[in-house]
Amino acid sequence: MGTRAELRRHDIFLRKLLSHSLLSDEDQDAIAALPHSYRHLEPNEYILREGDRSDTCPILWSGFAYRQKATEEGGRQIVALKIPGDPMDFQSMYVRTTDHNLQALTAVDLIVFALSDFERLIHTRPAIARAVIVDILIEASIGREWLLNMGRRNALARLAHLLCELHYRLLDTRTDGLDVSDVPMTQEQLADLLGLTPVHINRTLKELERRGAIARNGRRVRIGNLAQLRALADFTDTYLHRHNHAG
Amino acid sequence: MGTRAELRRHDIFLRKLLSHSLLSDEDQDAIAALPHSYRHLEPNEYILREGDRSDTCPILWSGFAYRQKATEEGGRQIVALKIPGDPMDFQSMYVRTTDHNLQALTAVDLIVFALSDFERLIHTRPAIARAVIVDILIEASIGREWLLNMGRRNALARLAHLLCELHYRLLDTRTDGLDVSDVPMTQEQLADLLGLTPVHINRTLKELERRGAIARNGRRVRIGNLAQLRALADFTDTYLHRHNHAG
DNA sequence: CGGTCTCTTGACCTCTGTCAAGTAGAGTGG
DNA sequence: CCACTCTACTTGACAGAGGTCAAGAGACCG
Repeated sequence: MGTRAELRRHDIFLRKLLSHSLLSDEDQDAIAALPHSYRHLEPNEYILREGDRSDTCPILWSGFAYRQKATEEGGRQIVALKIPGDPMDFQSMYVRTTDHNLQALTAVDLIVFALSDFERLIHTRPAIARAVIVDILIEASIGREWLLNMGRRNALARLAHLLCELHYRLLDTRTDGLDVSDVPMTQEQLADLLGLTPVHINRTLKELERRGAIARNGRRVRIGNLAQLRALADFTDTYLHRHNHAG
Repeated sequence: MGTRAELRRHDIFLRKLLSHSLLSDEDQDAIAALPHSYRHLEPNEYILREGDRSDTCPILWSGFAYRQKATEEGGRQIVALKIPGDPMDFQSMYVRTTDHNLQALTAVDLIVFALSDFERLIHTRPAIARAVIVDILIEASIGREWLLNMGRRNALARLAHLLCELHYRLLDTRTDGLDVSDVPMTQEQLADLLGLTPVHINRTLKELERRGAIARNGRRVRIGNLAQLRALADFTDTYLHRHNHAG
């Protein structure tokens, strides 16, 4: 049942969906009323592996996670980054086998729905079905921007772009907006995100700091000057389709 | 009406959908019966521009097209490649503004549905709605593989990978299967596809030819040795989700 | 307080980009 | 059928961004 306590749990997921789709109170209650469980994972644990068949629909409730693929030779590439509130696997409702690995970046907590329950929800509530598709499409749009980033921007712009994206995506689900962007990634993970090497990430972070675009305190990285970072990255947020309402 | 002649027109689109989804005869007839028009475009003409709002649903009937984004500084990146049979823009049904450019690579012919007609079709025929989502998800999967390609493979493997992908995707809609893959792209377009420069594409093609993986005749490029090309590219076709039926 | 995992830094290397000039085809017009 | 032109392709010399290797310095953890 959609009790107040339940709603609180799903808050961040709802906020994510509402950032790009319109859902009635009934829709929101229906989501909150869906049976679910919780799951905690430590950093680097797998949520889903390439080739697997899943029967759950996990939502990221706290922490960061990512989609990842690797070449034969061991080159690893992070192909999507998920933040709190993000649904992690709608794909398994429609496609037989998983084509990538889904892995925890930090320690994470998941809300886990049964795939069959979520499918039933979609069939009875068209607005939710639509929100699911919009969410899928926005992830695809982010993927396209990443392709542009990897293909046509140098290390400095690439890193700056990622930090900008993170900043704006976090804004959309956090009500305590401000700036927040404490980057929780190791330099190796940043390298896997951007198709670079850890050593070069290190050099590039140093350069961003030298220019005053970011501030660092030990291992913590924070945005120092968003405007400058945006300029360095040639960043525009249209590809995030924020506030898409009534598409 | 779904006359035999109409069905013939839509054949390649249906074949594309059937390569990953199951559609009843009624579903197929419903698609063939949908009002539509045709449109011819010359190479490089725009089908849709970033920021536009579209009210049509174009299907690629002949020729090649692509999605493209550019940085401020003029760096251009092709972020998706569309071949005959591919739907080109389901996104406009769900999302307000277009986040990339859609452009003809060769001379192309399009089948054009009204967006509102296609939306109505989806609401009355769940199997078609499902096929649309599967199609969107497969494009996203291809995007992820491209990210891996750009981030973690060198020029030789990247180019080989693209050629392999093209080969298998063309197989799925052409009944006269064989090998076919006559690459219709200029070296500049290959460069924009792979995040490289035309000069380096030239060098890399030469190297692929030297190794016997491809054959060239003037400007025409053909696959010479698929097995070798696959080996060079570390290619597996799972990400294409061919024959996904009954997901 | 030893062990392990990151981060940092420097020296060196290489893949890919840049620049520039030349060649080859595909049309076009005479 | 032959210039003429355009565009694409080639090729070489050189430059530079980013990769590789290796060693040392901090952090964090039991």
